[in-house]
Amino acid sequence: MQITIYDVAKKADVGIGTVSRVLNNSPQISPKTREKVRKVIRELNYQPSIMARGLARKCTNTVACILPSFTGYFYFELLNGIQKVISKKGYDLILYSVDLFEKKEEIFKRIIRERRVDGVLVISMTISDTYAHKFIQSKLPLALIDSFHKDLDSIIIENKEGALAATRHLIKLGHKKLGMINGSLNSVPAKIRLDGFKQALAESHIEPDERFIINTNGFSNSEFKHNDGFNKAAGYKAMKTILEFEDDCPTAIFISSDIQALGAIRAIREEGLRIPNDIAIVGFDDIELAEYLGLTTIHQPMFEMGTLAANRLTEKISGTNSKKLKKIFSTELVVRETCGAKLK
Amino acid sequence: MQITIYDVAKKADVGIGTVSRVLNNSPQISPKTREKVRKVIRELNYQPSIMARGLARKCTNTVACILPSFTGYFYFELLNGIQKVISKKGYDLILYSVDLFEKKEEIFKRIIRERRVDGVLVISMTISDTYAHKFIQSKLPLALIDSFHKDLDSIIIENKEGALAATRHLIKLGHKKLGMINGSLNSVPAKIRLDGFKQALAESHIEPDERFIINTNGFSNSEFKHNDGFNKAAGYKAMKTILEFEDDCPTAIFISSDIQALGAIRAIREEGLRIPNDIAIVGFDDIELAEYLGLTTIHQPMFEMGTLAANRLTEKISGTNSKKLKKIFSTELVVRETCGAKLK
DNA sequence: TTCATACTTGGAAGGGCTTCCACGAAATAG
DNA sequence: CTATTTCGTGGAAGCCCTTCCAAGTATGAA
Repeated sequence: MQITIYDVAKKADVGIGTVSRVLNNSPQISPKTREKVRKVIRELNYQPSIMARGLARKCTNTVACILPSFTGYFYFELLNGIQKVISKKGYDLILYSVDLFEKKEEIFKRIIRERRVDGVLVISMTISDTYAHKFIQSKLPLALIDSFHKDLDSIIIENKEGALAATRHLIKLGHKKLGMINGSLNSVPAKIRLDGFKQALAESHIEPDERFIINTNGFSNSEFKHNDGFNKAAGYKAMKTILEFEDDCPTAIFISSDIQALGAIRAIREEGLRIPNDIAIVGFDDIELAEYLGLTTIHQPMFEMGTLAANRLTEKISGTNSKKLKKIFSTELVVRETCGAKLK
Repeated sequence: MQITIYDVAKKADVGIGTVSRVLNNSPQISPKTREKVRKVIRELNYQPSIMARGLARKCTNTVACILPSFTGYFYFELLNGIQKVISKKGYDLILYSVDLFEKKEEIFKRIIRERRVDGVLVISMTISDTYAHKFIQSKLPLALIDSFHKDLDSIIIENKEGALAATRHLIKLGHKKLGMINGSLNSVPAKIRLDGFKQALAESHIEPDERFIINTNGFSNSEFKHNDGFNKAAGYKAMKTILEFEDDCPTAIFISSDIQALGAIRAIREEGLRIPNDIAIVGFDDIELAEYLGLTTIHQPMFEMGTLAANRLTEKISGTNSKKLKKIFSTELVVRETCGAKLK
């Protein structure tokens, strides 16, 4: 039924070992035999079974990519970079998207035990010491993107500096009453960006007003419990919450992701307020459409992060490069219209 | 090293067959034994190896998703729907993105022979009769999304009607000189949308002007050869090409995807022209940001298409449902600002 | 009590590959 | 021309499961 290595061996009149060696480009094969076997392989249209190979060789030519809730333009660009590298190097990519943060460890566990992948990319999620060491012990290469662990390859961005820059920028424009819309605090970047925001306020001796610091954990309905809150709907809802304070509203808001900013912008428009005149906004991510929205935001090189991570991971898998990586990508403030800087 | 079924069997003092049966919830196992084995499994923290299981059982609990160049917001929403269903049903998702259209068949071939997946989702790509039947022969369930083959499950959208509606809308607004920006004609939807466009012109006895019908095949540089042309850069370039005719330019352009429209809009702005006053635009897809751009476009229910396809595929895999599916999703014209209808 | 029937259970075979060991042939050295 | 090394090759064993068959045990009927 399935064409196997035995069929090839028989037809080429060689042993199965020889066929296997040809398949794997083993050097110790005479050119003549190699060509003979190759010819039969072509004739029979033979392709080795990944499963059997994986079982025998204990490797799979596959990497896993674990990311929070499979939405968000941010992950899209990242994935794009990853996929490019991965496929060029002959690996397949399995996607695991975790909706509930609690499910994360379940997936880690499964990945380690099932051994269906050779390496793992974890995006925007913390990993406990326990699991970090389980991965190390089991010799399963792992790289973190947009998250950090001291014993693992980590590719991070200067979330804190980004948030600082965004907030400082707003303060420099004269705003004294600032708010922040954030994702779920279960997300690492969300936490760090909050720190940056608060630090910038502290620098200028502005007391943070907790009423205007919204994170999606506070939203009780399940819609927001199941993801990291970095989405349009959460941004919309958060903004609505802030706008309820009416005249008491902040005049500037730092929003932890551009996609949330989209929702927030709509909420603001619905109230008949103008951006940046009534409320100034700075986002984070610099997704493709930020430019079209005139959204002032913090740029991060997502594609590059993806390619770097994927390259590093594959090197680790093949053993080409084993030293630990900690790469910090820096962010950059991109000034456009929504912050009001261009009005002056 | 790895804990196997043998370790469990030995420790639980039963045969390997029994352990296997417990794992697979075989009914013919006494409750006592079942519990005993379960306990050991938990103690040993045992997880079966996917590879070995796959080899023995010839199934993998994995589905493949093949899509053209892994860019484009369109695929993102689709993927989202697919992923939701797939993971709920306990399958993993492998992504194959084909950059060059010629590579498509290579991937088909690999998938069939490698047998690493139980089912396949093909997105926006034609499949030849040869391969369609290879899939059928090899009993590998396959569903097409945004593409059609008479012998396979197909989920399509009314591309022609959509293009017709878009073009008619522009004509109704008084435009007589129309252009179209399209993706690569290797892509099925691109071809059909072109038909729709031409048909709408014919209905109103407008002669199509081939100078203003741009598809990305015409672009010689490799950047556009390697994908379907449904991207921002291609839209930009196509628009620039049209704008070179200056006063002779069309007054309205139907753009085959919103993402291309983004690029086109920038090109138009760069020339100092206004939308819709100088050039009216209608897009296709209704991606998330279309709303924010005020882009008049053709809406298609991408998420639903994804979930339907995934559900159907998993049913096919499990044998629950074997009748052939042909589902046509209808499109809808969403009138916003870029067409100029609201000016009147 | 005895025989037939139904449950449980153990374990060999098999799935397709890699890899290691062994062996004969060819090449090199003495 | 023989002794030694190298090269090329065949095929068994092993990777970890599932599944089928055979056998053992319990149950019920006669």
